[in-house]
Amino acid sequence: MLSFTEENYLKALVQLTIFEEGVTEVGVNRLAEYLGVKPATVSDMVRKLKKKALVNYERYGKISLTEEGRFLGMMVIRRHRLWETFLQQKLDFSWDEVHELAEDLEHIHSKKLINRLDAFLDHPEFDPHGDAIPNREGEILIPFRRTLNDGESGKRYKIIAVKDNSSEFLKYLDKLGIAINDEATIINKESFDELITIRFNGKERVLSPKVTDYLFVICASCLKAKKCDC
Amino acid sequence: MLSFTEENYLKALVQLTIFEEGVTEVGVNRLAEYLGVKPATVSDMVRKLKKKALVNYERYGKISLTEEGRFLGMMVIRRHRLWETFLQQKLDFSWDEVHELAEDLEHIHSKKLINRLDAFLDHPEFDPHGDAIPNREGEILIPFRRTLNDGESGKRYKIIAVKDNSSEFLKYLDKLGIAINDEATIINKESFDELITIRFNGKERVLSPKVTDYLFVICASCLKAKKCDC
DNA sequence: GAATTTTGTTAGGCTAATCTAACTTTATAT
DNA sequence: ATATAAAGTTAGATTAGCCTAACAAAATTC
Repeated sequence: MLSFTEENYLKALVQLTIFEEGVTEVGVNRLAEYLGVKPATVSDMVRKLKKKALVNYERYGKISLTEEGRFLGMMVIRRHRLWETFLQQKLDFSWDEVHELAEDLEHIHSKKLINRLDAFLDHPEFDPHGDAIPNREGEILIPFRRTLNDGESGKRYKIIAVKDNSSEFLKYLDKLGIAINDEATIINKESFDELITIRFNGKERVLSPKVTDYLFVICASCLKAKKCDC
Repeated sequence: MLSFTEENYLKALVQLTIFEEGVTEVGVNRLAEYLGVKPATVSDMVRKLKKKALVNYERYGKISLTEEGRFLGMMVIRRHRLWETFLQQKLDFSWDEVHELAEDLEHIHSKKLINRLDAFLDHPEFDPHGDAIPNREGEILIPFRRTLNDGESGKRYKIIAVKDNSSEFLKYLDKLGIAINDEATIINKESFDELITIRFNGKERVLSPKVTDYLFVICASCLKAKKCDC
């Protein structure tokens, strides 16, 4: 059984290597910075995780997850995101309160508990931040999100998350009438000034990169197909 | 903020001093045995808890809880019992699976979380074992349970818990048609052979002390009044 | 009331996860 | 291609919670 701390290292490695596109390994310093500990501490812990066959690592080299390490890290994230969903949907916590509580709840290791919770919530696909919830095999079948900025003209996207949690940003979205789970079609992308025009709920809005770069989306057709072609 | 371990010491002290009738203090050896650690360990930890003003203690003396210690211990028990109730009522866990999971869940320290959970469960008074759930002030207003054996003839009692979790015992109760939350009236107590006759749900049953001594009850009238006169 | 048993304490060690400080290896840049 | 900077390692210390072994105090018993 893994300790609380070991699980946090695996979770961090998933975030830094798997959820970060194009990156499959990470250095000691980066991991230390991410976890808020000193490189010396990471150096020790990585040796320990290697002995448990959870990471690939050689002295002075880069760190990456093994199959087993990836699976266990994904399970921590699955638990985290399911608890966040529970807190929001059933206990009426707001969007920005759930993360901290889930940091503790994610370390409760009962497969049965988490699968029951999943069923109780009706097998949700996204947590309150719009992040996809890994399934019980530790996989995310849904295409990874991108920013609205990276979308293609003419395509329809579902807004599933925001990159910036500040109430300032959230209030501005409110003012624009944009909410998580809305679907919007990009009707124009102007490369010179980077303004993007979208249509959603019958409204049309011109958005600056200050907004589009902070909205995570998934293309609606891929979401339906559970497979990404774009 | 208290550690996981410190909380377990306070919880154990509540069980051993407050929930054990007539006892207000406990020795180092007893506490060590209860917690499954060595007396030397308890000796150290008690000194630490004293410095935090959570227990009363003098070298070679007995241990008791201060007001603050009692309150915090009660909060751990409140969280434990609310999570047990959640697991049984919402996630369909059985009666005997919930304890172990709640051992972990009880250490999540959010007042807001636990009060929301309480509301979500509609402010339950008993956990799945029939134990009363302390309120947010750390008090149990409901009279303490007794065994059916100690009941009085003619009085009506609610069966709220069993002392013996073995599936053998539970199956026998099933066979008798007795379930937790049933109410039963004692219609005869025979002191010679210790057999007790009860009436419940229109049925009558003669029970041996092997059963009555392992059924916890609360007198129905006191339960309504939330105050015990008997 | 002295001997024995029970109860509790102290000293010294262990492990996990952290740190600092000094050092080594690898990468970068002129 | 060597000097410097960046990245990573190692040694030694700390803290919490536990242990064992030896000892001390209190309670019990004859």
